[in-house]
Amino acid sequence: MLTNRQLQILQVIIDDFILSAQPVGSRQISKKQGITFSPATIRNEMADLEELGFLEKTHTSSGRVPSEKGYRFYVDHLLSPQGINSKDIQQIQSIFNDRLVEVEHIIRKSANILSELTSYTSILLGPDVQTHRVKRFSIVPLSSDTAVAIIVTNNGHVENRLFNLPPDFTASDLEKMVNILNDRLIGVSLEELHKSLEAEVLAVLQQHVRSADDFIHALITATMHNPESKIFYGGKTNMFNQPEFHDLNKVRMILDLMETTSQVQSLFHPNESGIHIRIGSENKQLEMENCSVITTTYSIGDDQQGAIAIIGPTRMDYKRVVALLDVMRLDLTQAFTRNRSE
Amino acid sequence: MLTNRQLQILQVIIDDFILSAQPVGSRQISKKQGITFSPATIRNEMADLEELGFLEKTHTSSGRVPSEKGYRFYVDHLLSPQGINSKDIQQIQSIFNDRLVEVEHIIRKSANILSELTSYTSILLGPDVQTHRVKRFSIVPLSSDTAVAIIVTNNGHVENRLFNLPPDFTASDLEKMVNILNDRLIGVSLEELHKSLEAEVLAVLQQHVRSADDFIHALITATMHNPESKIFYGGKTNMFNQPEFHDLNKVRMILDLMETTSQVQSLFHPNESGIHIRIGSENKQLEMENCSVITTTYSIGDDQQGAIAIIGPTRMDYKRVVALLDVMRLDLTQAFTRNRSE
DNA sequence: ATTAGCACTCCTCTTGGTTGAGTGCTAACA
DNA sequence: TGTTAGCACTCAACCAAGAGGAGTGCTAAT
Repeated sequence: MLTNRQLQILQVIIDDFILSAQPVGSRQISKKQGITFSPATIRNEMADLEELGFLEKTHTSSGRVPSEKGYRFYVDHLLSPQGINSKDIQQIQSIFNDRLVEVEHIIRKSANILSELTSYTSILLGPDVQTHRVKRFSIVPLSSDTAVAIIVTNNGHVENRLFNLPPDFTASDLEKMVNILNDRLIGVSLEELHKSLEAEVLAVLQQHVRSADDFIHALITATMHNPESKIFYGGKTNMFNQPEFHDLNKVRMILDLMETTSQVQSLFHPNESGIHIRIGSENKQLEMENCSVITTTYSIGDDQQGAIAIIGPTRMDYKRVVALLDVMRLDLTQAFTRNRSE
Repeated sequence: MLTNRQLQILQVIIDDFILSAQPVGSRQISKKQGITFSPATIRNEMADLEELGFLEKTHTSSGRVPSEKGYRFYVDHLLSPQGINSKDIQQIQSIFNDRLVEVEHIIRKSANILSELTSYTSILLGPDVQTHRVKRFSIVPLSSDTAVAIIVTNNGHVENRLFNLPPDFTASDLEKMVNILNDRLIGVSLEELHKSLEAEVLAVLQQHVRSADDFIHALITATMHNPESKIFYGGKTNMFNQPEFHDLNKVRMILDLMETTSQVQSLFHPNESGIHIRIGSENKQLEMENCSVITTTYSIGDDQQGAIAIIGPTRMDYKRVVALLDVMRLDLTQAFTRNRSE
């Protein structure tokens, strides 16, 4: 168990290092207010903290730097919840000033403001479209052999897919078809749509419409790929500011990772509320061993979720980012549920 | 006027520098095949070429490096059209292998392959949606006070906007409305849509539907922002490979520029066919003073255009990129017109 | 238990010297 | 007169050595 003095020193070191990015020495610590003991004492304590794995040295005679374990301890036990600046709150509120209705605009703006306020990179996951339910299904023929299928969901999201019409497919066939599809598919969630088409609708259609087979199969392949949540970025190049990313290769790897949808998806913890922090190698991706990721979720309505991630160096300002994310999450959730009930 | 020997030397220097990124010295040149004269002669010629502004030195006793003027001369007069590798052609063809119908997929894939083949960054502009014409206009109410307007264009593109319904707006009102809108708007291009709504449709509607005023104004604000062409990127981090971009700040500025839609748009030369090359400071953007941009356009159908840009260092492999773009442009144009006529 | 003192470590910055590729100029040559 | 060999000179790049400074660990005094 750590003594109070050790806790205090650990806290000061991490706080200082987060600001300066420089190894922290005993003399420096002793000058901090609240510190009443001498550099020598601090050196002894630091040696202990190092032995316990909370601190590291960059070389024999350097000051100390927090280890991953140190950061972990810091965020778990030393992170006093902190209010944020009224200026910051104001800026966050500004997202909702112009009474935008479109979810996408709000999220895009949020991504930018978050990256601006944190000076790290933000990634926002749009609402999970998969759980939306079909509100209306329609088909617009473009030419004799192609048509576009349009699905409007209960949340106003619109999906559309191009597909081929079977030859000799008449307008009245199409009308019948669309009626049946609407009858059967309204209320079905997008993730079940594919299944539902295959299982239920196919049989019914075959009874009523000629060449329904071809048609429905074209439709099935068109709806095969479920829509993924949109991803919004803010401050992609912010990490260039961090001294730990002055290495081109690191930056490159992280930027590349951020372009890969699947990798980005795996940064998030779906279905877990609250704020999550992953430090350095706690991330699954090797490229992220020098990064920390702080994630949380926000809600749209009762069941839909979106997610927020902030990516920065392990030497991240956890306190501030956690506070900002907390405000952001609540504000977004509130804004989206307000819109919806109006 | 340059002598033949000067032309030859200039060509060798630029060709060599494009490959090596190292200043080229007289001894090095003298060893190239086709060169029959001594280093001393070459030195004299180089001094002349420098005086004429085609070459530069990085320091007093360094080899020569092409100046912007040198590159300009090179692309204007020294660029012998060159066929490309059959392997490359094969790879380009592979874009069209799986008979994708969706324009977006093809373009996305093209962006990736172009960046792979060139090892520079590619930007593809999707077809100009503005010129699409309305094929069907529909409105799906989501709740008592919101609805989503959906516009399908003759090319299968789908635009949708959320907007507010006036209070006490009935289903039959809506139906009337949609009928009138379809009557009046079909065939109107998206860029004229806004104008058309204000000028023509408003008056007609007011005669037939209650509270058409509120409705149409909501619709007008919703359609205010014209859809921009989508932008697709390939190999965003490829420039990290180029030795001239080992400077974080340069890379950052260019990456930031590429995130700014308006800046990206201004890279292109709309309505000009052929291949355009802008070298270094010929670009309007200050951030691009070390870059060259090669652009061209492709067609979808008769009137629609998309555009391609390759961004690399001024020391770009112009010959290869021009050849690749030429093939790409033709293949894309061909693929899109084939699809369309089927 | 705390702290002052001191020897020691190692990074960082500077200095000076060496190497090598390349140039410009001059004089000799075909 | 155009071409080339020779030579002195320049400058980036690399390396080694030394000074300075921040910081540590240990020991002994408080």
